[in-house]
Amino acid sequence: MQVLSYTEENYLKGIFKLTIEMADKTEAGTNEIATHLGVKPATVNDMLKKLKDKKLIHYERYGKSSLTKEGKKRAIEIVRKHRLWETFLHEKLAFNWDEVHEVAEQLEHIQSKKLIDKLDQFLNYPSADPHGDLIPNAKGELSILPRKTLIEELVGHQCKMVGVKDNSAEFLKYVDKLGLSINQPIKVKAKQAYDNQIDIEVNGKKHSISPKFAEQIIIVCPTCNKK
Amino acid sequence: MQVLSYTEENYLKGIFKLTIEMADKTEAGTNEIATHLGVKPATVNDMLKKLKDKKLIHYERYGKSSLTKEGKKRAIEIVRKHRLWETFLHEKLAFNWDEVHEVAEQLEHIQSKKLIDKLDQFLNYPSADPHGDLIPNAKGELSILPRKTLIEELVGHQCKMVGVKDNSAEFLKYVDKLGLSINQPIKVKAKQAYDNQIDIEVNGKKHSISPKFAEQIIIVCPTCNKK
DNA sequence: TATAATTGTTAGACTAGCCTAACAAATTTT
DNA sequence: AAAATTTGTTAGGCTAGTCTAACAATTATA
Ligand SMILES: [Mn+2]
Ligand SMILES: [Mn+2]
Ligand SMILES: [Mn+2]
Ligand SMILES: [Mn+2]
Repeated sequence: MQVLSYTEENYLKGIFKLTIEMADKTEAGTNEIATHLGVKPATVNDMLKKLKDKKLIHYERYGKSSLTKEGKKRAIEIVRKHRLWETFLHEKLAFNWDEVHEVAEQLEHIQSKKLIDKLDQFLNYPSADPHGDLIPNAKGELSILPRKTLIEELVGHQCKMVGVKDNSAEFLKYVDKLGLSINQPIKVKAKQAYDNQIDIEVNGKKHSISPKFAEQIIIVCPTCNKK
Repeated sequence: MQVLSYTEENYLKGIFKLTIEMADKTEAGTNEIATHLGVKPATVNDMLKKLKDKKLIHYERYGKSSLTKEGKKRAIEIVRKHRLWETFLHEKLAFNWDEVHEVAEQLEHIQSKKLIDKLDQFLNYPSADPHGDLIPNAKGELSILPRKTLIEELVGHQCKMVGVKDNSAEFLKYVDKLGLSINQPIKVKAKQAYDNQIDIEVNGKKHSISPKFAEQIIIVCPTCNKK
């Protein structure tokens, strides 16, 4: 299996994020990839041809791009490494959860199968990183975390919003106002015994929400599902 | 402080090894550096000019090269990272001592002051790596390890030969035959109470040596001097 | 459907890091 | 001290990855 350059790996990961990880899309445009990676479209165009030659992406002139099976496999390996390193930094080296990404961006490119498998073992096979994002296992599979609603979440845990039950405009407008969106981390700070209000923290801002509201928010909680 | 490329860092480390770490030399020649790094002299020549411009080395046309104060500081940082990572791989991830170097060669280039300081702390400020080489501290200082002779070494410890007392050809020939040399790691496997013979392992090979011989071998032992 | 706006491609240029081949300086040997 | 050897430099060329500027195709809008 050919070894990819640092740059090629970043392109694969970028396309992965813009397609497979975005529920509603299966292809990514050249300009879109350029914006995501912070380079110019002309640069992306060159790389798309190269990745196509290596059979890592599907691409036709003037068309959108998507990962091949092999490309997807490679992308998942990089995501796995990124998230395991973030977990290591957070759990073992006491990095704050907002400091881990930048360093993991470098560490994800270290080439050593043994290293990453040992690291996984050392961290006790975690299923999610400090941001709540799922960590693919050594086979590239994502363990599907059980979903529940925000009302069921335990105090002190940090979960991630993955969907809503109610779809009314009224409800969604309120969701939006609280700074909530798909993949948004939410921390449950407290529950009031008196009226079952729930105190949450979203993006550094604190809110108190009603149980009626909370039971409409679908979440996954990595902490609850940790080994 | 400007950030150096992966390649520039490897050149600095190479010059460091060929000069400061070699007791008898203070300068390195172009061809010598080329051989050490596995590139051609013409390539080295280009880089020497570049490193000179950045004030990281002393270099004059047709002259030998040596590190400036700043260059040395940078080189020591890289060596520190390399050896801390080797220690991490060996102690925390159960890598064999002969597997760590290759991966550390990649990890040493990760840019994050916080990462390396936290790693140092996590490893409890080790003073030597799995090969017995000294690890510079965060200030770039090397703790000078006390020397003793092989006869004083404790069973189970791995030490490193740093010199000899006897200088006779007869003795040195025997030293050589056992695979011993400066910086060679030696592991003390056992001591026989009956005749004080010492069982050692050198480079995977086992030998039994006399006390008379052992007291001529000067060593340092990182394990004995660990905090 | 014609026009405008957006999206994507090409050509040409640049830097870092590498190479080979030819040459020049320094050092060693005779 | 001349010749031979070793060591170091230069010129020119290559690739990966980036850019700008000009242009072409596609898509949206009037
Ligand atoms: Mn991240
Ligand atoms: Mn990256
Ligand atoms: Mn090493
Ligand atoms: Mn290196």
